[in-house]
Amino acid sequence: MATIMDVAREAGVSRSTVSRVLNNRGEVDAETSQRVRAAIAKLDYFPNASARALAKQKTDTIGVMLADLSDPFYERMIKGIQQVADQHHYSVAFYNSRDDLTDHRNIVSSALRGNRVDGLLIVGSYIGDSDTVLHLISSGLPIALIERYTDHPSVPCVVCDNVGAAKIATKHLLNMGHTRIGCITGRLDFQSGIDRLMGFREALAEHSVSIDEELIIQGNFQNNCGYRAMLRLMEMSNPPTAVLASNDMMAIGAIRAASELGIGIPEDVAIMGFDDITFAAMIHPQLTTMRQPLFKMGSFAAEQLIHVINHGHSTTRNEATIGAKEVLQAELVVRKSCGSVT
Amino acid sequence: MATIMDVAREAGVSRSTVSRVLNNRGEVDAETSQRVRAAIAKLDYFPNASARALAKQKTDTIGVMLADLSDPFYERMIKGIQQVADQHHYSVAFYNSRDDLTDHRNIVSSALRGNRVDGLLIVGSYIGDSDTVLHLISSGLPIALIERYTDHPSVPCVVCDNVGAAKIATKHLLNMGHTRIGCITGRLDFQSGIDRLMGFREALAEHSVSIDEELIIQGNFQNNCGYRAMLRLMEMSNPPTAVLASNDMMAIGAIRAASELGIGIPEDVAIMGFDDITFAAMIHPQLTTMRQPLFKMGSFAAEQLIHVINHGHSTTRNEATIGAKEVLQAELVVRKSCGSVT
DNA sequence: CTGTTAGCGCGTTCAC
DNA sequence: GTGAACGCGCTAACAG
Repeated sequence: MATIMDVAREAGVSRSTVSRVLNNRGEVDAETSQRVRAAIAKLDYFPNASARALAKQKTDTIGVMLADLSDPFYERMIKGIQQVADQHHYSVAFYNSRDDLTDHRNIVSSALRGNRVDGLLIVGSYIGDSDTVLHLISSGLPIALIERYTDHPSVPCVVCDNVGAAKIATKHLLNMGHTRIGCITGRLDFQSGIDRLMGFREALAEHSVSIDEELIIQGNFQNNCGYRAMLRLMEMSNPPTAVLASNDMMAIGAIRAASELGIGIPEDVAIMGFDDITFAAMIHPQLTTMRQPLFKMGSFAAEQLIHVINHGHSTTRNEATIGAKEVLQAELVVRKSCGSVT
Repeated sequence: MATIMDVAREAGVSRSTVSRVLNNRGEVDAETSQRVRAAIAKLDYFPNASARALAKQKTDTIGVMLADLSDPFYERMIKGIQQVADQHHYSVAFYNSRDDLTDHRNIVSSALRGNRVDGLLIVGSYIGDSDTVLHLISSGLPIALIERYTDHPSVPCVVCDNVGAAKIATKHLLNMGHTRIGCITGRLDFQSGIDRLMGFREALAEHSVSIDEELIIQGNFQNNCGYRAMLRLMEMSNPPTAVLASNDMMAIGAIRAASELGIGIPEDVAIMGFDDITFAAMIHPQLTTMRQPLFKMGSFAAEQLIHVINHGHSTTRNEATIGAKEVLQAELVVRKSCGSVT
């Protein structure tokens, strides 16, 4: 593997000059520059990332810590992050936290404190790890939060208005005439799980529909859980005519349950999801759901993080907006699983 | 950020000693070791990854180049890779090639030639990029191939027997009495697409079932494509009674098409998938499919790659097995979409 | 068992 | 416009 020294020798110049043309820093004679470029091409030279990182104290890499990289939920968010990273010529490194506190700490250590990344994007509203995040924030390293919030002014946060979105979803059902509405909740040690349930309750209250606690089944965001919950709901003596699942995974499980029971969707029961994962439009019936702006959430957070890395503070957190967070709105996507408004 | 020098000062020893206890290299006095550890803890010290990589000429990171990190197809494979990497204390960096040749080259440059990774796992059977891969192989850097093959003895490869698997799938249909079987192929510029179609043809031939070319529809592995293909198949005057899709994504699209048409699965038409992605078991009817050993493929390839990195050659490619590749078998998973054998 | 000395490959002052 | 010299933080001989 050729080094910068080899290139310098080949071009008959010093290392510094090669470094200059590499980073187009300072003025270099055009002819000299050409010679250097030729040498680079001839030797098939490529700068060593570690050496560069060590000298510059910068890795040009951002880390992303999330529960499970393979979860389809993250698909659009990851694409958003990657797009922005590409634009700014940053690489991105992924770390699976599995919502495990030990993993969390290890990741933070090896990634951030080991200077593997210039900053870290922390994704997820699991509330069991709050002190890890707080500790991280107080260390002063560049981080940004997605689906999570902090008051600290130098930390950009981007969240979806889960309460509001759940209200919209519920009201959509209400507006279609449903009054017995079941709810399959997410994990209630996740802020998003809590908020969506709250939105559901608020919407019902605002429409003066009394809520039957029996119709609220605690779930965990998993497909099978949605399946089982739906089974329970449907075997009730007085089953709901509509069901709001706290994410698409569970909604898809609920659809499977209803289908197996021969219950028609949406004729017999309407099912509404949340997130709009890619699969939501691929199944039958296509899922009506609240589309989270996941791409935007990812790209925005990445943009903010890179800005903090480069300038030391967030754009949205200037004097006028200290303590502000970026709250994005989800959008109702009407497909087939709840029928159509008449 | 504390450095190794700070720790040395704090503990009253030299940097080398700190380095020794850090890497437990050579014998260090127990008491000294304790002092060093105490200093490390006190200063909250963590070694700088770039510096270490530069000094050791080793990043302890492997790269994974695949078309689209977010594709659910890769879920189990990625988990397999990560598990092995974890065991060997390697990090893994992902690169999306998007099957784009330019991207390919950029990745190879910045990742491998820039010494960001110690080796690269190349995933995918897209045959348009063969020379890139060949070029890479000839460069002598440690790589391993998944879903792809080369004769070069120092390059580990792991593939699934797609031809055999497609035969098993087709025969399953045949054994259930189907003779008019439709086939939705994958992209035919992917080796996997070609092989699965071949297996389909061979199985029919072996059962002396003449094949109606009209029933073979060229697809591209995408959900919508499966949907449209199924629509075409079903509107034929003499539609097939069973359909083999070349992957689950298309099979799921086909199920959606049939469901919308009110065609019963499996009563009116059996649908078989390929891959066994997580969603295959989540939809209605649950998909009967060929389960690729994706976790195994990922873990095995990672194991091999790390071995090549550490020892300079593959375990499976010794004198006795030069030119051998690891061929894993897919497994028939019978669920609901093809009915049950009677 | 431990400290000293040399790099690893590159960016970045400084002089010239 | 260009080169020499130093340092980034760490590992790896080599002495002692």
